[in-house]
Amino acid sequence: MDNKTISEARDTLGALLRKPYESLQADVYAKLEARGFPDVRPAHSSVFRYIRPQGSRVTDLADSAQMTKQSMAYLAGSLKDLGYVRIVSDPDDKRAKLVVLTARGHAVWDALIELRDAAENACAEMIGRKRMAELRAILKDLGTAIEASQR
Amino acid sequence: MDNKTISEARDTLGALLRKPYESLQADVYAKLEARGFPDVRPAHSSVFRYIRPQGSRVTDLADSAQMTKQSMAYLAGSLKDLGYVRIVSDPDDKRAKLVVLTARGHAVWDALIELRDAAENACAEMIGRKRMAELRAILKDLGTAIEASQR
DNA sequence: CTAGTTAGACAGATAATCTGTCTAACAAAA
DNA sequence: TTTTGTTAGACAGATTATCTGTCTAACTAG
Repeated sequence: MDNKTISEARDTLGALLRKPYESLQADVYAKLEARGFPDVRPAHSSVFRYIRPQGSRVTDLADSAQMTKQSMAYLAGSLKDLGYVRIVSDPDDKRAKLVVLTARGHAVWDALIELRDAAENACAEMIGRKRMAELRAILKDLGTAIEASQR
Repeated sequence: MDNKTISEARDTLGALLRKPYESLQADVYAKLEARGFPDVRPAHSSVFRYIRPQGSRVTDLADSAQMTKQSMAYLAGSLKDLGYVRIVSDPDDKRAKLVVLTARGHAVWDALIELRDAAENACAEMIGRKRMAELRAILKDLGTAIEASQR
């Protein structure tokens, strides 16, 4: 057989992690589109993932999402243009802006949670609740260990 | 506590999958840079991951990587400019081009395998070989189940 | 031999990131 | 209180990585 590629017919850990992740994301965003939010894109998840109910500063969101404030400002700005957030001045610090979900933004937030839970449950059904619990436990361990090794 | 975010203090499956994946990737590409290949970027992995020793057509690479042939042509072209591949006419089909690794490209290919294996082994050390085997087994199951559910 | 399909090129657009510089506002220290 | 340093974000500009659409040359099948 002359079909050798970098994976050498073996499942790499990277591929094993990436495939379900991408499926999960594709599923959630396809269904979000079907629910009437076609303009919310995966990149926006950095905002929805970390935004707090009272609103969050661009800088804080950028820190959470591990990206530059310029990049986060771009994402927040695009969500503002699409009507999912308002950007208001922070009363506690006149330099700062708060990114705050609009009603439509809240609807997306709720939908994202619901769709994520549904997708995760579907996965759990597929492989069994017990194995899913085991998977989560190992992944959590691995994440913690990697984090520790980086410090 | 007023710290509620979309994750509601819970580890989402997406985050659990994403974090180790990104760490693995960052580690491999940082070390690749340290080895003298600073211009090979994660996006190029679509090429290195699927390219065959005899070379591969742009279209085939695009299919494997699940992207458009235009996008793959862009990546192949950028690797050509950087000296990691040559793009030669396919003798079997005058329309087609073969993307073929140069010596330098082969060096990257080898390094990627070595670094990937090292990174995976490091992970296995962290959580234990047995748990890593279990992780792989469950992820493989999950991947298969998701694939099946999509067809 | 003609009709349809495929491979890739070319043109153009957009999304999602980055770096660098600048100003206003805040915070801390003298 | 005034200066000095830091922080928040804005603005400008660049790059990377993707997309769609159209076109031509070459292959393939009827």
